[in-house]
Order: sequence, then structure tokens, then C-alpha cells
Amino acid sequence: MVNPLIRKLEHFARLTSGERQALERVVQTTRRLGPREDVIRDGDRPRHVNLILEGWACRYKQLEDGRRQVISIFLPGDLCDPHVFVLRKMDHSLGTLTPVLLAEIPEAAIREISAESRTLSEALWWEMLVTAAIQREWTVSLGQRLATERLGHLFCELFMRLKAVGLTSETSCEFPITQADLGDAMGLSTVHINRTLKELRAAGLIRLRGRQLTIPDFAALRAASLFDPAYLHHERDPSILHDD
Amino acid sequence: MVNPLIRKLEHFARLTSGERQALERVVQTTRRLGPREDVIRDGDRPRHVNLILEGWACRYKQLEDGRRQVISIFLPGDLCDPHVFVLRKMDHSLGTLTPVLLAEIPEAAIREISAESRTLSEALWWEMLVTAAIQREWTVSLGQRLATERLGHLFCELFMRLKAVGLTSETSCEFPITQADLGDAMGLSTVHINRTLKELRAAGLIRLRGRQLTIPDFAALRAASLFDPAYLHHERDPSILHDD
DNA sequence: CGAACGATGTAACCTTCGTGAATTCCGAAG
DNA sequence: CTTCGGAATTCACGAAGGTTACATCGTTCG
Repeated sequence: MVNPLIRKLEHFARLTSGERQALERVVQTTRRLGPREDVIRDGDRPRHVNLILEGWACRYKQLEDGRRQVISIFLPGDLCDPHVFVLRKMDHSLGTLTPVLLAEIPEAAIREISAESRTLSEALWWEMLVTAAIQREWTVSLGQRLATERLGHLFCELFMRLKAVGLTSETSCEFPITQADLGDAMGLSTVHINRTLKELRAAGLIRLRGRQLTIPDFAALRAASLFDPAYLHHERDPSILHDD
Repeated sequence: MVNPLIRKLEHFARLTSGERQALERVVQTTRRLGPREDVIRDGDRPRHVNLILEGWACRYKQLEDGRRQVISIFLPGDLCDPHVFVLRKMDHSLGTLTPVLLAEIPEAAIREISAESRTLSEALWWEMLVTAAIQREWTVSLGQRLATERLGHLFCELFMRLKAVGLTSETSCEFPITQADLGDAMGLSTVHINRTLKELRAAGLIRLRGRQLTIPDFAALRAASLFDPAYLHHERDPSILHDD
């Protein structure tokens, strides 16, 4: 299995085999976690950069009274906070949603690869800026979109991000998270997530059974959700953009 | 008037006079805009880094059907996207909320100051990471907090950010934006913003008249809004943290 | 094979917030 | 001082989504 980070960055930059090897080398120590475990907790001092190799994880923040917001979802190939060391303490937690295999990358390794290659340095910048753009798009979703649009938009986003690391078939992908977690991510109650999924299913926009999501007509879901993939910044490799 | 960026960064790093001068020098060309003008539009190619010197601005995104989400608010001393050049096109717009004076900083100038001084480089990293943390906190607000909490939290945040650049008195600050803009930022209708402000006023948590916000008892507003300033990462200079 | 548990699905009712339409306030321009 | 226009305020009503409670489904584990 190829390091999914390489696969993702190759949509942005043409990597030499040396650069690819440099990226392989950052994966030294790995760590396996079960579902619903914390990788690092709010208030802890960050010790390394986490790279997701398998499984789904998330950032989340828990309020004093128990309310929980999932702030972002991490998929294979996602780097969690490549420059977090500047800050002393985490202001949120990182946790798994499913069983996860992650690489623990030391600060120095990140510095080295971006010092060695301008291409890699730019590619890491691209990765960070896209992460920020995704965060902004979630702000838009939570602020403006109705429940159906919000969920539809999330499905479009996750499908495209999974596609970028080769984890989709033509119209389907794994979708291993619970409705409760979806609710925490989209700022909706579990009950309403369920209602909304029912509606999207009834409209023929998605199929969701077990841990499998199918989007039979991406263009339709995209239109229904006002999804515009520009914020994922695949402008240098538009092959991945569905334009059906 | 001192460059407010310097003032802000000094809460994080002890700057030499040389470093302070380097930061002054990045302000070469400035630009004055009226209220409600666009600095740069969704889809445009970014040409420089914008530094707010006076006035309030915002990131926003407009959906096809007219809905508008203000994604972040920029105050004096805020840098808008110091490394935006890696991406070809803006995925959102930057606009003013009030009359604004901003500095247009060329890409090269940013590179230079972070190459010259490790301290400045780290300080710019800190600034970027705090911006990201603020974005995450907005996600939490939009996802989980009720209208009163959401507004109260925003008031706490903006007050502390203004304090960091010396734009507050003991309990007051300028608050020059309209209820409509507040609504677009917090994902609430203008009417509901108005209702909520009334409620916060009635509870004695804020006074808001004209363009002036007063927070008579910061600790009270903080408690009512579940505001925890940790995400602003003033851990190296806690003097600014209200702990009344 | 059955118990136990987590996840999903549904229903009834309630709360928060949005909509549309006036009305009032206030600061700037004449 | 008056006028004007944007901003603030208020009201009545309706829609979106939350809450509580319970039933069902499916896996895993004994």
C-alpha cells in the first residue's frame, strides 16, 4: 500500500522519485488505535505530526456542558497540523472515528523535507491551505446550509477527498461513521440526521447502507447541495473534478 | 501610529528593534477603501498579502442563491493569508465592513522577513495558527452554541483581539458593524440578532449603542458564553487574559 | 442459538430561529 | 432645522430542527 499522502500530493505536484522516497521516509513509527480513541487531548502538548494512513479520524472540541463539535474529519493521507509545535498546547482534541493506523512524524522530519525540496515545501503548503479552505467551507455549511444541503455537501466533499487517495469506486466509497458522529460534525441532532438521510435517499440522491455510501448521480447531488469543488483547489489536476 | 501587527506579535515574541523595523518596512504601498467594498473577489488571482492597518474587514462567501456567510472578521493587525500565492485562485472574497486602510505586502517581503529572523518566522507562524484556531472556534459556535452564547462568545473574542492591539479602554471598544453583518457572520437572521442583543442587554451582559460596545463584567459574559480564551494562544503573555 | 449492546429508525411534541412587513431611530447632507 | 436613507426595532406567524421516548435491526460474544 502506497503512503496515501504521496498519492494526494501528486495531484498537486509532479514528484521526482527522490521526493517520493523522502515522503516514504517520514513514516517511521506508526500507531494503531481502535475506534473512538483519543490521539491527543485538548490541553496536551503536541509531540509529533500525525499522518493518517488508514481509517477516519477527527478534530473535536467538547464544551463544559458536554456538547461536542466535530471540527474536521481526517481521511487517509491527511496531515494533522504540520506546524503545531509553535503552540504550546492543543486547543482541541484529535480522536479516531474508526480503527486507525497513523504515522507519528517528528517535527524535524517535516522541516527537513520542506528544506530539501522546493516542490515538497510547496506541496505541503498546498495541503495546509486546502485544509484551511475546507474549514472555511464547513463554516459556510454550518452557517447557511439547510440540513439536506449540509449533508449532501459533506458527502460530495468526502467522496472527492477519498477519490484523491484512490479510495472510491465509480460511484461508491466506504462510509464508516455513525449518524451520531455525523450529527456532531454538522451541528444537527442524531434524529434530524436520520430524517435528512431518509429524505436524501427518497430523492434518489444517495444510497447509504452498512458502511457503504453510493452517489448514483454526482452532478445531481452536487446541484442539490450547492457544492462547488473550487475550494479543494485541484486546479492543477482537474481530472479528479467530477463535471458530469 | 504603530503598525498594529507589531503590537500584536509582541504579545508572542520579544522583538529586537531590527525585527520591529523589518516589520515596519513591509508596509510600503497602502490602500484606502470605503465601507462595503471588495478587496479581492472569489475567483481572482491573489496579488499580495493584505495587512489591515485601520478598520474592520472580513472574509465572506456568497452562495449562488444569494445567501452570504461571513467566514472571518479581520481587525487592525490581522494579516490576510500570508501564503495564499500557492493557490491560483481565491475561493472566497475579502471585503471591508467599515472604511479600511490596508497595506499591500508583496509575496517576497513576507518570505524575506521570515528568512531573516527565526523569531519573526515563528511569530508569523503563530499568527497563522491562531487564525486557524479562531476559524475552528467559529465552527464550534455555529455548530453548537445558541444565539446568545454565539454572540456573547464573539464579543469576548473580538474584545480580546482588539485589546491585543490596544484598541480597547477598560471595558469598551469600538463596534462598528451592522446587525446584518453580525447575522451573516453568526448564521442568524437580522431579526434574531436584534432579539438576542436585546436579551444580552436585558441581562446586563453588554451595552451596545452607536458604534460602542461595553462589557461591564467580562467574567460574567465569559461564563454566559462558555468562552475559553485558550484558543487565542496568549500563553506566552497571559497579561492580556481577563481572569476577573 | 440467544443475550446484550450499539446503531438505526420513528413518532409526538416543543423550542429556536427565520420570514415578511411595518415602524422608529439616528446621523449625515443639504 | 429639515430631509433622507440606512440601520435598528418590533410583531405575528411559520418552518427547521431539537428532545424524549421507544421500537427495531444487526453484530458480536458467550
